[in-house]
Amino acid sequence: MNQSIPVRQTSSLTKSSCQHCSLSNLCLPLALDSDDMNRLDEVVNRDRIFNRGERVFTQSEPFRSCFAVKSGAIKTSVITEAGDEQITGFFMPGELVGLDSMGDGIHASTAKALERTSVCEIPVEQLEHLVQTLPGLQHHMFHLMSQEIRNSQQLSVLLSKNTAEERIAALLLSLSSRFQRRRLSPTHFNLPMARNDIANFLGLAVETVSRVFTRFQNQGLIRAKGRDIELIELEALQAMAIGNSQT
Amino acid sequence: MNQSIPVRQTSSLTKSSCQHCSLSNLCLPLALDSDDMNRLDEVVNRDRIFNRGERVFTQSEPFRSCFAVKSGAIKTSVITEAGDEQITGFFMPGELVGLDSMGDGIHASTAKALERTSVCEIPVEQLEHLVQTLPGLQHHMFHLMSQEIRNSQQLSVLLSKNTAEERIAALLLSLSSRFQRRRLSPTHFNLPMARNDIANFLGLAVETVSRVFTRFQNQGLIRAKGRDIELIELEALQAMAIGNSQT
DNA sequence: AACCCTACTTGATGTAGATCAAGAGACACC
DNA sequence: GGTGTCTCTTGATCTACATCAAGTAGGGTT
Repeated sequence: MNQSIPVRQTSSLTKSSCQHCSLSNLCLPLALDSDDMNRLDEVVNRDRIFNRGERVFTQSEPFRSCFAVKSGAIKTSVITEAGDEQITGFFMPGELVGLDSMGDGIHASTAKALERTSVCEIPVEQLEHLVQTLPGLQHHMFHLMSQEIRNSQQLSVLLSKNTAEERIAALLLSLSSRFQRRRLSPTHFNLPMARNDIANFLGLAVETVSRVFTRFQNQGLIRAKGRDIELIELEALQAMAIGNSQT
Repeated sequence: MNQSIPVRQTSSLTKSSCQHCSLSNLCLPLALDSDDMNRLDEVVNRDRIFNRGERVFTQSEPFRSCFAVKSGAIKTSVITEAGDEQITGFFMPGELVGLDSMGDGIHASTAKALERTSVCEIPVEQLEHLVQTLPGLQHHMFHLMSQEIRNSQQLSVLLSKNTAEERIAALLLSLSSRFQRRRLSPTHFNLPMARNDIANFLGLAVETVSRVFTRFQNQGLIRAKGRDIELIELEALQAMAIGNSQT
């Protein structure tokens, strides 16, 4: 029943490392030169695999590690006092999950794999030590955390100011640019999450999300077949995401 | 009338310092012993005063400093691509403003004084140096920044899941507990912000905010005369803020 | 193939809160 | 004291989206 985590053999020959990771230009190593990267390498638990739906960590349990997504995708959510779930973010390869609990002993959210996902686990205690001696890494951590604040602010703006169409256009474009960062097609990709997740994240009902998708399709803005999405009219979507049509 | 804030004379004898600041148990010094506090003292520009409406910093200008509120209150906001303002937070004495731009060269938001406000300016370059040598301070910075993420997540939850009444109850209670932290009355205080600001922050129309205030008043939950607020039925407000009445 | 189960879509109706419109205080400035 | 400018309140109407209610694919299991 419990998530099985295959423990990777670390043979001295094929040992994977930040140095050779294709995501090193997006991830933590971004801030480091090759010597420092080795020191990071030493503290990272590589290749932890989670299947679809499995939890990477759970809200209100002790916070011991951050996780960098290597492949797949993760959603984070919080359980409200009223007992329902609110998705707070989607995390794609190269992105760091768990920053909302840094400096705190307890996880503020739950992270679940949206599909088969591999992550690098970074124990916080060791990360904090490392940061202490690597100014570049410290700066980068601040950068990532402030970005997380800004992302969340952006979500608030979206929720309080934008229509259903604008929210969905914005999400599609956000995903698009994140695929592009990884040198994948920005116009043709697979949604890692269900309509339900999109609805929850954007503060909408599933039915509304579904309707907007078909409306976009009828308008020729996108082509959508289940989770397979093609963005046809990027500019139109961008205009829509900006919103506030009267301006 | 605006509350008058006596401007502290800084004679060489009575020089104000983190050591003697009444907010030291809420603010950055929280993490420091007395030696380290002196080092923080050296980099802080104390007693910068802003009048109501004045900007402490402005979105998209270079980011050089964080600010700790000493007295008064500050709102931060972002300008959306559509051109309208979204308030992202209110900051009370003892709270740190500007964390959403740490590790970034540019301010992500604008901060304005809501009333006559005094702040301590903390230049980031020196703060980052200091953090490098004080592990406790580093941990505390992580803590503050992650808290900022969580605050923003909380706002998202409020915006996507809660009714107008629930949002306003939650805001009143948040202010209440922040007054309490400072050993002020948690049940009788002055709102530092206008109805308009509340509406904007909570994603509502001013009219709705006004209506909810009078409804709360009629139900005997609060007494409100302009910005003067008295919370009468704390428990009822808490129940309301939790929301989701059917559960 | 027949089954189930979940994800998704489509349609009909209801409602919280926006918007429009118009006062009513509160405060500053001459 | 009057007059303009805000801020706040109250009422009437309108609308985007939720909710309720039925389907209709997919995708796995037997």
